[in-house]
Amino acid sequence: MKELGITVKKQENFSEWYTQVVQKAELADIRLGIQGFIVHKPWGFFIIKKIYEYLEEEIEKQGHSAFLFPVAVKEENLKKEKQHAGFTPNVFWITEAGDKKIEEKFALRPTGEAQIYPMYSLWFRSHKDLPFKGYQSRISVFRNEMTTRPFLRGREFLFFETHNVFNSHNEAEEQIKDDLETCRKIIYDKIKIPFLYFKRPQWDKFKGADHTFTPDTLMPDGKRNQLASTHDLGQNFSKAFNIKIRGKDEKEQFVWQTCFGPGIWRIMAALIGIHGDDKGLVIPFEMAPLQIVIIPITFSDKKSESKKIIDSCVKIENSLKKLCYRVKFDNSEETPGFKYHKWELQGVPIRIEIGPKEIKSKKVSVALRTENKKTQITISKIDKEIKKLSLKLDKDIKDKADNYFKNNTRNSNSLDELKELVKKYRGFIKVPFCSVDNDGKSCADILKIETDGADICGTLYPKEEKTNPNQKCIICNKKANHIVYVAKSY
RNA sequence: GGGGCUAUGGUGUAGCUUGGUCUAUCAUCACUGGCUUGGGACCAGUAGACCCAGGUUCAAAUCCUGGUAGCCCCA
Repeated sequence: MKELGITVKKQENFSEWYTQVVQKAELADIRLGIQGFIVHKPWGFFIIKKIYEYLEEEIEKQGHSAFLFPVAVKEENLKKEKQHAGFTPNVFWITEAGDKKIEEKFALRPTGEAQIYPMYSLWFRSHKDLPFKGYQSRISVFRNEMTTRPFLRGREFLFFETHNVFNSHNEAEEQIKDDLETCRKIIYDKIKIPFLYFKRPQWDKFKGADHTFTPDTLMPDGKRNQLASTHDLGQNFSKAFNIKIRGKDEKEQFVWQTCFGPGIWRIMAALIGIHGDDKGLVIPFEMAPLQIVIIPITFSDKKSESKKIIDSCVKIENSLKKLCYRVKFDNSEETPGFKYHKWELQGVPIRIEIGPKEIKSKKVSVALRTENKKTQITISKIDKEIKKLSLKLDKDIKDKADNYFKNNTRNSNSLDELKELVKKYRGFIKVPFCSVDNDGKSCADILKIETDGADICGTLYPKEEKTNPNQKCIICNKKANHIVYVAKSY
């Protein structure tokens, strides 16, 4: 076996497998040579654009409008954010232009609060200006000192953020539920990534928020991957940035805010890791850059037959194109076997093969990326069959992901058992716990040390699971008020 | 954040321990020609590399220091 495909099994060495898929399936090129900054190659970026498209479509349906803020953030605004929200990103500073020093240095934008909210304080005067829902898709940078990994941890991120302003906290809460719904529709229904939606414990929320909510999934190595976050910002930022409106009661009041930020990179990493297999990438049908590849099988000693094969391929390619599928007739010089491997590695959902046998029988052979077999379908029914296959593919992907997710969510009622489960399987483990307010932090710290680094992800949202009256916190043995989920994280 | 490992043509590598014969191995990709195609064909030819900056030395891909980048393990 030559070193062309993926050389390790996903189950045996996920890290190595992931690194190879990212590079060999042409998702990213890491050779730019600046730590944490990668090139998004066309194949991978097509998939990422799909994620953006889904999000934008859904968010706009909810009444959000796109805006675009520049790369530069004023130092004074960053400081304001830091003071009031305790958020201290390691930002990159621009201090020189050419050979001249810049009089007032500025930062490259990390998340948007520090540049968007000063504008919000200028934009809104009346309760009639609200609600306001804005969003932007853009790039965010900050200096991450930790080891970087493509799509998981970097210094430049593909970013998507909504920033919403309301007259009341009730409206803000409704928005948080809408954000949850957005995650369900996009991340689960479309991208087939299962997740649990958590309300983070108080000690682990975004410092500037009253509450933080996150959809978390599990990667194949059993570690938690946080896919997005929604923050109930309360009036923290409106007070910090002086965003005030005149209410119906003629009194001046601070606005209520939420923001929602799906991690495009994180979602991409989950797609690669969760759906992929030992042959390489697997992509939901609608997201695939190429959905169908047609491979001819010709023989040089059968010239007239070969011509028929090519003609048939072209004909089928055209008819599938008319049906709006992304399809390629791969008539390159390589042998068929080479092409099978190549397109499987890149995750093309459906492969059609046409050779002498197919010409004779007026059928084509079809292979689905998620199956290990070829079937024959009659050419006249190809439209219906492709439709069926695409649904089958998506179902296979979803079932596999759901299964893994379910099988890696466990229960425990004792610390010893929890430690064992974390060590043996990782994944999510439900345990009874005393408090998710700040007074529970000391127990969380102990839990982290005892389990060699697992965190409390939070309680389920919007419906929290109830505890039995006799359940005790697995750390302090006091009354358990919550069922929390424990996992190791990225 | 802690630890370990690595850097050689486009890609994957041999050489490094013990400096010299390295004018740098092998394979693959690319290009030319021929032949071939049902799960990673074959033959011939062409082209292509020692991460960067210092240092040690008569002599550095090889040893040392620093930088940069990547990978793996653990927080």
